[in-house]
Amino acid sequence: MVDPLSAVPVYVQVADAVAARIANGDLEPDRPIPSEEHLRQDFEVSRGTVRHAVALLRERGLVVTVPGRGTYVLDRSQ
Amino acid sequence: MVDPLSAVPVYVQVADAVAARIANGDLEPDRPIPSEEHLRQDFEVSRGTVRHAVALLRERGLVVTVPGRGTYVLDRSQ
DNA sequence: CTATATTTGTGCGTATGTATG
DNA sequence: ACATACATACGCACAAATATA
Repeated sequence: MVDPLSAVPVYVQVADAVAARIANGDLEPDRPIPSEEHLRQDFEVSRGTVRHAVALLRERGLVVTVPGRGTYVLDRSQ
Repeated sequence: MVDPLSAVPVYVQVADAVAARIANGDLEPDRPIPSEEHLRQDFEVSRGTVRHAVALLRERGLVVTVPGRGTYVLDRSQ
């Protein structure tokens, strides 16, 4: 869930939520995270906000994005 | 480059810089100027400031903006 | 080879909130 | 009160890359 009234920007909330799913193993290494459209519906935010969140995850080194395919959880075990 | 400390507003400085590129032929008639995002990165300003600058160029009759496509240098030779 | 579906990339339009001078 | 400037967040449309039928 996301709180639009929070001082924490929505895109940060979304990024943190996805990061948590990576941390707890719900989203596994080398597997794609949900598509932008899927995340958009899940969190009920705009696609722009989702893309902002995913960009944050890339900056944090948690995922890599492949155009036309999707965004994948980075395997940091190797 | 842009000087945030100048008495000349940043959005005017950006508009003048783009106008100069049109005047010297760097940006050609019927061709798009760099996107808002590109200009934003070039000048290291916010998108709002870029849009303010482009609005100024429209008022000056130097460019036309096509929603969803881009902003084009007006051909004043015809 | 073509066509379609999916997904990300790009581009502009708009609105609101915050901060500063 | 006003202008400037930034950040956030919504929307729409189309392009490009990829995968598959």
